[in-house]
Order: sequence, then structure tokens, then C-alpha cells
Amino acid sequence: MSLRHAVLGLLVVQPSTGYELARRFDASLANAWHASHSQIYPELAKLEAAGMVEVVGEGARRSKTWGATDAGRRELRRWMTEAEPVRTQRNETGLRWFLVFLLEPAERQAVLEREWAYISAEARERREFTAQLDASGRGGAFRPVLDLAERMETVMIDWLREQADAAEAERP
Amino acid sequence: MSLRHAVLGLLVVQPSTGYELARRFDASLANAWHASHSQIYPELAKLEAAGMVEVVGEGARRSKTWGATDAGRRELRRWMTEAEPVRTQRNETGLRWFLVFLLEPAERQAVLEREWAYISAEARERREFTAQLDASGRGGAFRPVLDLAERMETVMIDWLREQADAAEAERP
DNA sequence: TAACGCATGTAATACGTTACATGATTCT
DNA sequence: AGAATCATGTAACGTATTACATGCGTTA
Repeated sequence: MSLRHAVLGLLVVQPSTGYELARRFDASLANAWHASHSQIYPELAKLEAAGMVEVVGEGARRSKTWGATDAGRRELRRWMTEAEPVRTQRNETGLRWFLVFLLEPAERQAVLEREWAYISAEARERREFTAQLDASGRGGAFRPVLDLAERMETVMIDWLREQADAAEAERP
Repeated sequence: MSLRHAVLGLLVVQPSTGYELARRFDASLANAWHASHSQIYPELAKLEAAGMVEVVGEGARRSKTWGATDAGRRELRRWMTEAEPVRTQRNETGLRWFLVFLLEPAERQAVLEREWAYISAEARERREFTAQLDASGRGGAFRPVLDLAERMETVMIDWLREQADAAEAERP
């Protein structure tokens, strides 16, 4: 049940409305977790009932800003330090990359080029995001995670380029 | 609906029983997709009804070996070349690594050391698997994917080591 | 004033996990 | 003979997606 801990974690980093959480899932947490608003609002209600989040402000359009309570922080800490990590993943991109070697060279090349373009664009966005964060002085704690993302992207981009070139060379 | 394509893909690589598929999901596909037998058997039944897989052999303990039909291969190819990739991921490990920077240095170090040990062990197993495959001459098409896994593991292991050391240095 | 983006919620359906259930074959 | 592993299936429950529904505030 990681949705709970993802929400709790995002709220510890920064109090947000449910709507903002939905966007933050796709921004900072895009390659770790995803949740849409129809899942977030009920989860916030459950977390409130469990005393782990609370409304810390109300704004325009009857919006509520949520923050984590001490109980919520304790639960998040317990989960990170004591709970057995669940290692099962679901990553359609990884599945495609595994299976792309079943395709003929021409089609394989096309798919690999598309993936290369996608990851390159993602890396570009991430670099902009990092630059913004650094400029605003709020880089802080999450700088290491962005650095990891950069290194992984570099590996993926290089690999996709190599495999696309190899597929091209194989074409009859 | 990627379970369908994961099953189809595994069966194109190698015809298998439902039981074998469950193990192959956790072996070759562990960091891309997971499915347990209670999901696999019904999916095989649906794929058979759709004419995409067929029984290609029966063995001991009333086991059935399934293989992909031409229609199944076509559907897999269509999915890879034409279907819009779904990029949403769910990766609890990634979520933990993102949130670990909320912890105090001592606890953070402990979590990072545990993760380092886990990924190192995973890398060791993958290397053994690769060596076996190479020795049996069946390395072939999937060698590139194993190479990508190796590079990613290297990046993760180095990063975890650096962050664990940094956390240790921060301890009061 | 119309369109767009912010903001919150629920309902129906699909997907995934855990638990239950059974039986065959191999190994000790 | 008993335990372990192979092998297949279903049922109940929990999680996630898609579709439906509504209203506020800003901007063109």
C-alpha cells in the first residue's frame, strides 16, 4: 500500500492540495509512482480519518491544503526504516525494451529511435527542473535524487543510441 | 493492459507452462513486470479464446505448454510498433530512494546500506544468469538487455555507496 | 460571456493480491 | 510414507483507471 506513503512523503516535503499532489506525482515522482486525482482524494480522506494528515489551510475554489501530522511523519519513518520493501515493479517501458529484440531490424530501429527521442526529451525537462531548483536555492535534499536520474538517463540514452545504430547496420 | 503482451512476449521467446511463466516473470522480467499464477492462468484462457495462444504440448502433472499463434505474434508486433506507450510506473524502491532524504543521517545511512546490499546481490545474480546464458550459447538476442541491466546496476550501486558515505559523514 | 484551468468528488469497471483448494510427481 | 516441489485453478478482497458530475476563478 504505497500510495499512502507516497502521499505522506509528498506532504512532508511540502503541504499541498489534492490537485497539486496529482501534478507533483507526475513531476517529481514520475518514474517512481503515479496516482490520479480520483485515487488521491479518497486516500486523503482515509489518511485524515487515521489522523495522519490535516487541513492546514483553505483557499480559493474551496480548495484545502493538506499537511502531514506528527503521526503521519512517524508512519512514514516507520515504513522507510522498518517495513520490508516490496520489490515488484510494473514498468511498461522496460517490458517494451526487453521485447524489442523480437522485432526485425527495420522495425526495431524505429522503435528504438522513438524511445531515444522520448528519454532525451525527458532528460531535457529534468535538467530544466534541476536548474530552476538550483536557481531558487531550494535544491537541497533532493539534489542527489536528481543526480541519480541524470546518470540513469545518460545510461539509457547511450544504450538506445547504440542499439538503434546496431539495428540500422543489420538492415538488409 | 500489458499483462497480455508480457505473456505473449515470453511465449514468443520460449513456449512455457503457466507455472514456468510465473517463474520467468520474476527471473528475466523482474524489473519490468510482475504477475502471479492466479493472474496468469485466467489470462492464458482469455488469450486462447482470442486465438493468440495455443497448447503446443502436454506433460506430466496435467501440465500444458503454451505457445503464441501467428495472431498472437501479430498482436505483439502491433503493440510494440503502433500502440502508444504507457509511461506510468509503479516502483516502490524508487519511491523509497526519493523519500530517504527526509530521514536523519543515521537512519538514512542504514536504509541506504540495506539498499546497497540488495542491489549488489541482485547484480551478482544477474551476472551469474548472464554467464550461464553465454556458456550455453543462448545469449543471443537478449544480451543487450542484460548489458543495460548491468550499466543501470553499476550506476545505482555507485550512487547508493556515495549517499551512504555522505550520510555517515553527516552524523553528529 | 465563453473558454480554460483550478479544484473536488463519486461510480463503474478493470486489474492485481492473498487466500483457498486440489492433485500429481519426485526426492528422502 | 511423508515432505517438498510442480502444476493448475477459483474466490474474496483491495487497488487503479476511466468516465461521470459539478462548481469556482481568471483570462481573452
